Amino acid sequence: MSNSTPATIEDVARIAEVSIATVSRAIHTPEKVANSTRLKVSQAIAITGYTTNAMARSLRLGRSNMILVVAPDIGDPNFSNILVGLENEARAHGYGILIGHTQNDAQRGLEYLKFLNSNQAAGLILFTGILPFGHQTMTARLPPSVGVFEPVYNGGIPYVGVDDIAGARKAVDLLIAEGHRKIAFIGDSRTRLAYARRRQGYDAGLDAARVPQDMRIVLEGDGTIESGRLALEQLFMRDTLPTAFMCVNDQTAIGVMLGLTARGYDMPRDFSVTGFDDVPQASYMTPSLTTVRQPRTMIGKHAMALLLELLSDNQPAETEILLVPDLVVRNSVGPPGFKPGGKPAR
Amino acid sequence: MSNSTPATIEDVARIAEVSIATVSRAIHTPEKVANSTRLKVSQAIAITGYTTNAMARSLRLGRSNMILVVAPDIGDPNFSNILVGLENEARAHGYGILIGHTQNDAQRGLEYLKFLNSNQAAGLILFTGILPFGHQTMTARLPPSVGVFEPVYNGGIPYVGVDDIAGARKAVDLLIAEGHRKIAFIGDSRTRLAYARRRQGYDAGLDAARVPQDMRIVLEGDGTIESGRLALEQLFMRDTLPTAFMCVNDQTAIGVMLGLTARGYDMPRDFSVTGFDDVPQASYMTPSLTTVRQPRTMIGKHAMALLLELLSDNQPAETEILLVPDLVVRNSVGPPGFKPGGKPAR
DNA sequence: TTGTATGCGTTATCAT
DNA sequence: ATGATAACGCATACAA
Repeated sequence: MSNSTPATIEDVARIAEVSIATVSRAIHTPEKVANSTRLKVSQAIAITGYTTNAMARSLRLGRSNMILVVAPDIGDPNFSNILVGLENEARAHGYGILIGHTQNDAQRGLEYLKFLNSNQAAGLILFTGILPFGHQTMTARLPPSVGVFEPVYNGGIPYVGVDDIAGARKAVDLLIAEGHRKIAFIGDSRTRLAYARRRQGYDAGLDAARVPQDMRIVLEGDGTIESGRLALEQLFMRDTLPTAFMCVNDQTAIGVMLGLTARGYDMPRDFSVTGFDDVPQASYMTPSLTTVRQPRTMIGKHAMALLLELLSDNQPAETEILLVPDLVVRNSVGPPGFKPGGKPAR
Repeated sequence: MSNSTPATIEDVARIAEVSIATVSRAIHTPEKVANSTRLKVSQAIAITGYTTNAMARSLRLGRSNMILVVAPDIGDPNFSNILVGLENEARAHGYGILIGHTQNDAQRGLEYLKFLNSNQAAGLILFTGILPFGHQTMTARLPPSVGVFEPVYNGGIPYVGVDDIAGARKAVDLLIAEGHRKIAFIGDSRTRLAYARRRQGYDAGLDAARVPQDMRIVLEGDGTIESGRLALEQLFMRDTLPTAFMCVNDQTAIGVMLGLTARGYDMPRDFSVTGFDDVPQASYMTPSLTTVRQPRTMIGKHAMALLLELLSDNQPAETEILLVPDLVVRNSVGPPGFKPGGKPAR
């Protein structure tokens, strides 16, 4: 039955001996069609192997069944699992997903605007904290959109992320419970909102345990492995060593661990370390890293669900969905054991 | 100038005071239009902010500017960088990419057929070694397609991958050069063609060095971490220990390393290990893993380029592009040092 | 409940 | 070199 050219609605109509309008109705509003004809139509569809031409449909309807997903870097392992959640949810509702990455280049972002302007995408998922293309002038023309991880710079766009404060709190609480009092915080609280919130969780945890803050062990970093290593060196140079390092993300934590290992210390015997994100490497470190897990697939699922909701009715639904992340306890945390002035492990 | 409804070709025509046919020509075949009118048109386009409606265009042309990319698992870190190459190349040629993942479920794969049937995708990139949807009956209806990593099961579809034999050969050669003669091969040579080829590289390397094969140290595995660990245990139980482990992929190598570490051995002092793929974790292992790197971005780039070529002219271009992978030398390989019956490192 | 007819925005054919 | 117009496949307002 495989003809060269795909069957159209007319082919179906001819075989079912009805008009194309009836076929269309039988598909989209079956309740408006008599049982008998509905049957004839579905048989004709089966015979022809008919699939509605999405292009024609989108043209007629004025909107497509594609969602554009724009991320700074689709090669980022943090990204891919979100994509899984996004894709599953979209597909379940008949939507396809179109991807693009800006590589943090505004110009690149602009190119994707074309997909939007040319009606190829009905909605937009934004990964960056900022609008990748231009500024407010743009916002008016934007289709229904939702942000992932962080609120979108210009505001007005709902987003889905994790409760960074609660997540960070779980990490501090663990360290406190293990007996730590001198807990360093390594992270940048200026660039990303998420990082600032993790810092808030740290502060709250210390407060709750009535541990006074020691600004000498709160260091800036930019979320890279290198910055973690650097912060560690500063601490050693100043001779203001904590017993535990709470890091703003896993990359930073990895940097700290690498530095500690290089200096001959053993974790968690001499120092404890926690991260945030649970990137794939976290479980492969020695020792494996105790960290806060981003529920990536779930974030993707919720973000897409929210967008689809926006797409169906124009009700401004919830404007912010915060998932509570779990603490993944591995082997990088233990009771404080290091004695300042003592000897490295090996 | 941001009207509520996007400008159409008619708006442009009106402002430029020409017919819509001329506008279309000015855009697609400018040489057929007088200089003066071409100018008027481009000004009108600038004024209106016109972008051609991709839906209408695709409908008229009978094909879209989307490429469908189907992978077994888009969450796989091995996948994401290929995606980068695919996307860059596609975008540079005005194509967008549509993604789907089958999770190794044929049923899921079938759903993506709809994108093809409904003319939403002009071409197809296949990641699995097999056609995700059904069998030969399907092939006829498939759009121009290219496979990634491995030839597609039913054949007839060009593909882009790496020269696994040459890559594996580089790994054995290194081990041989370091002085190893008892080199185990851990991997499955039945399921994936790539694995079988890596085995061929192993065989060839041994032959070239006139090292007789010892089937007692050639073990099956399925490419998972667990299977690497398992193979190691078998070797220990049988007391047929090699001095080096050449693994069919990084996952297997990681399993072997984990097992070795658990038993208290030190690499590369007691044993050497090599992998294949260069997954992100490889560099974070202790010791970091010496492995063969898949040029992922390049693979993606070439695959897309091949597909676009197929799309433009119907010439059956090269049917197979094999990139030569590099050996990434890290710290898991050294000269053989382990003395059977000797004591573990620590 | 069903059919007829129109238009969505393009591109291509055929005149001029 | 340019313009008028048909056709791509579909959904829907309106008629019956």
